[in-house]
Amino acid sequence: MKNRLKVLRAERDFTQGDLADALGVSRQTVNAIEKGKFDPSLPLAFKIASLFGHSIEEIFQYEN
Amino acid sequence: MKNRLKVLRAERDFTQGDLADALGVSRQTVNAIEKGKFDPSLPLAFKIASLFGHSIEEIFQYEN
DNA sequence: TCTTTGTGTAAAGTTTACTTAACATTTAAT
DNA sequence: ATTAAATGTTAAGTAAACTTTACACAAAGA
Repeated sequence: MKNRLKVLRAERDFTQGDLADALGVSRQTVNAIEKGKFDPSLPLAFKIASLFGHSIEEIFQYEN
Repeated sequence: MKNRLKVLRAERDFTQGDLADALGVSRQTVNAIEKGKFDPSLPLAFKIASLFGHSIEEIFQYEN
């Protein structure tokens, strides 16, 4: 899975910490997702999508 | 999170076992997701969406 | 230069998404 | 009425998504 988190975050001028707070997760979690260390849970993906006003599919791309 | 898995599965006349095979997970996992015992991972949600030809948002609904 | 802010990373622990194996129950044939 | 297929559920284990704590480093400001 790839994601556009870093770009979306930059567009809003959010730090990883800002985003973490808004999502209710730790900064390390945001960092790990951005760096592709793991994928968010489905509920977290929904929160992210809702926060940025995009569909999950617009933010995360599944790669076989 | 709620989901429309049971209905979509019924529409295609799939058993839980059929769906599990198509998704590459165990039947118990399909059952547990259907019954709301837990949510699928994001990659699995993508697989489900792709299999049924719907967006993730059309199949899974986030409830605060 | 010193300090602050943002980012990267790692260790150790908890929770949640999975597995296999097993068995009970419901549903649908025959 | 029996059997077979589908579903429900549980236990015990592994893997992945998280947590907190901690520290190193780079960029930017004062």
